[in-house]
Amino acid sequence: MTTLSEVARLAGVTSATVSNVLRQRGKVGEQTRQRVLDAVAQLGYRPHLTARALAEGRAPTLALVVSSIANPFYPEFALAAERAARDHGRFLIVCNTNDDPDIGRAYLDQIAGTLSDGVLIMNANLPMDELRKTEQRGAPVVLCMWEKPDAPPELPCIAVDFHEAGAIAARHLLGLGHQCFAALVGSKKSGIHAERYRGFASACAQAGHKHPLQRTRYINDTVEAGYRATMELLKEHPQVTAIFASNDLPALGAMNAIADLGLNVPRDISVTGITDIQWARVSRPALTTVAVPTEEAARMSIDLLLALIERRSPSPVMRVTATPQLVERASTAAPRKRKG
Amino acid sequence: MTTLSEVARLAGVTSATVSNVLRQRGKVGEQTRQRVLDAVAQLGYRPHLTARALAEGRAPTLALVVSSIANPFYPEFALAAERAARDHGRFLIVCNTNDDPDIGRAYLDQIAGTLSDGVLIMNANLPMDELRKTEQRGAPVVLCMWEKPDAPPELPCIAVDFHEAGAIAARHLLGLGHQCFAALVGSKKSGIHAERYRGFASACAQAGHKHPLQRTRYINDTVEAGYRATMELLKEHPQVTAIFASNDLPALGAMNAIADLGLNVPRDISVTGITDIQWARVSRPALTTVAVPTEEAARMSIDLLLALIERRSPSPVMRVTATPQLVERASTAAPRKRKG
DNA sequence: CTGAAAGCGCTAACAA
DNA sequence: TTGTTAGCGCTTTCAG
Repeated sequence: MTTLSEVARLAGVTSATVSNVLRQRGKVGEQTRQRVLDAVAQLGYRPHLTARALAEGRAPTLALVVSSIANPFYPEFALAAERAARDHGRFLIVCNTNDDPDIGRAYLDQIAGTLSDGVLIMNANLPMDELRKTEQRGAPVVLCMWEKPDAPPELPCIAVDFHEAGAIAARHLLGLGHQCFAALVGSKKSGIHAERYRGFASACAQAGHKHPLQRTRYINDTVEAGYRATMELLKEHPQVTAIFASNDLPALGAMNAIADLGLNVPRDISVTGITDIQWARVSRPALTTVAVPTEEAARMSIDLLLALIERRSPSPVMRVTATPQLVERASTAAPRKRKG
Repeated sequence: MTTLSEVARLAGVTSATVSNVLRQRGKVGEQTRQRVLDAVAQLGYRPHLTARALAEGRAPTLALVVSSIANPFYPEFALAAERAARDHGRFLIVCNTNDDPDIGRAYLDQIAGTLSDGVLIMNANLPMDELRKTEQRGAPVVLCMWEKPDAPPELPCIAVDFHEAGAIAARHLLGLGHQCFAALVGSKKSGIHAERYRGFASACAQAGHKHPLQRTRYINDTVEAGYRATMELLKEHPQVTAIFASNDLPALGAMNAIADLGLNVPRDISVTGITDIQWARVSRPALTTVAVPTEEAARMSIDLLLALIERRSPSPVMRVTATPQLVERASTAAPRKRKG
């Protein structure tokens, strides 16, 4: 590793001057500047980011805490976030908690403020006061996908109107003429997907339909869980003509279950998801879903986090992304008359 | 941020002692140890990882360079790698190059050796000499998925026998009675998937079949490219009964194309992939593929990288993972007689 | 416009 | 067993 002072020696100046040249501080004569630049090139000098961070009192990394980067939604988010971070000269450390609060806590304790300047939290199953604690210790925190614009948390966040997303799905199904729904809600009743279901239910109610409470299943956010729940649901309620899933993974599972039951999507049963992950486009039939502005949310999250770090923004802020949009593909159609 | 010396002051000792206590160096009296520990707890002290890194002359982070974390294969790898890194007290910075060598180079120049102690390279389209350069600058590099155990590169690597993977797919198809193949090879002729195709072709040759060269397409590693290539291929060569794809994504695209042509997988045409990504299990029909030991490769990559960093291993080493395994699902079956 | 010097928070000899 | 003292490589006042 060539160091600043080696460059300085070669250029016949002091390291402070080299530093000034490199940081474009101006206040350096053109000739010295050139000499320094030559020395830098000749030695192949690269600034030592760790040393710089210590001296500046700020780290060049940001942490992204997710439950599992292997969940198909996160990579798209992470890609955009990393891109945005890089555009601002920052690097991204990914932290998988596997939904274990202890792991999340350990990550925060270790790196927040000591290795990373700030933290992005993506549904990582961490208690709010834990987050507030790390914020108070000086490392800004932003919640990347807050689901309820109506009830902002006491932490900075990027909110997506998932209530509306649910409602959009419902209105789409209603518009097609469906009347008998089943709902698959990812994660437990009070959990992160509850708002999507509420949006769905209230749009149904508005259209004069009673809530399909007895045809609702609270399940894990996986293909398998969607599959199993659909199997049960359709056995108990064969009159169902449309399935609302609060996320794409269970929706995909539902489609597989329906196929295995010898039924056809969308002829016999329509299925909708929320998010629009990559698989949604690839599956057969392609999944009709409500797309969430993932990239925008990622960029906004990074922007907000940086603003917080640089104290350009007051701490409790919420920024809302564009509204989710229906992506109509092949898994939904008008219900067909069936023997009842 | 509470610092070491604040803790020291409260405990009535010097910061060196606190450091010793925290690093379990022994050589500290039991009472002082307790006093120090109390002070640490009382102040909520957390070591400043950046400062520690600078003092120790080693960084706690490792860099994972991939072309895009959004490619469905990488997240599974990244998850396992991050897990392994964490088990060794290391953090993982993900770097997406978007297959742009300039971005990759920029990453290496910036963080290798200055922020990260070592680098994991995952098909990132970086020239070998670039990598050798960063290695020579003192930051070990490991290639995470070298495709040819026969021809080790001059850099440390974890090799997977993709030649055999291709052969396994071929033998499976051959065993089913197929004779007329088409092949979809991800990336250009000389590219990363060439070895898989060679394995496939040589297994065919061994079974007395001539290479299906005129029925081979070199395409991008995407669902869409697989779809388009299959459409063309089947129009030109309707007699094909099986498609070998060098990766799962094109295989999935092939299945969709076949369906859109009004044909059935596997009744009319069988399809095989390589890797066994998550989608392979979810697609309908579920994809028969040759599973690659992703987690093992990730763990081995981390282990090797750490060994290199700690100079426990000579630099040009290659370690080979377990052999890929056939995962027989629903996309392959015996060919059926068709009018010729 | 350039240099000298202090210090970021921690570790690691070496002394005491 | 504990303290003293140098740094790690860089940035940043503050003088010159």
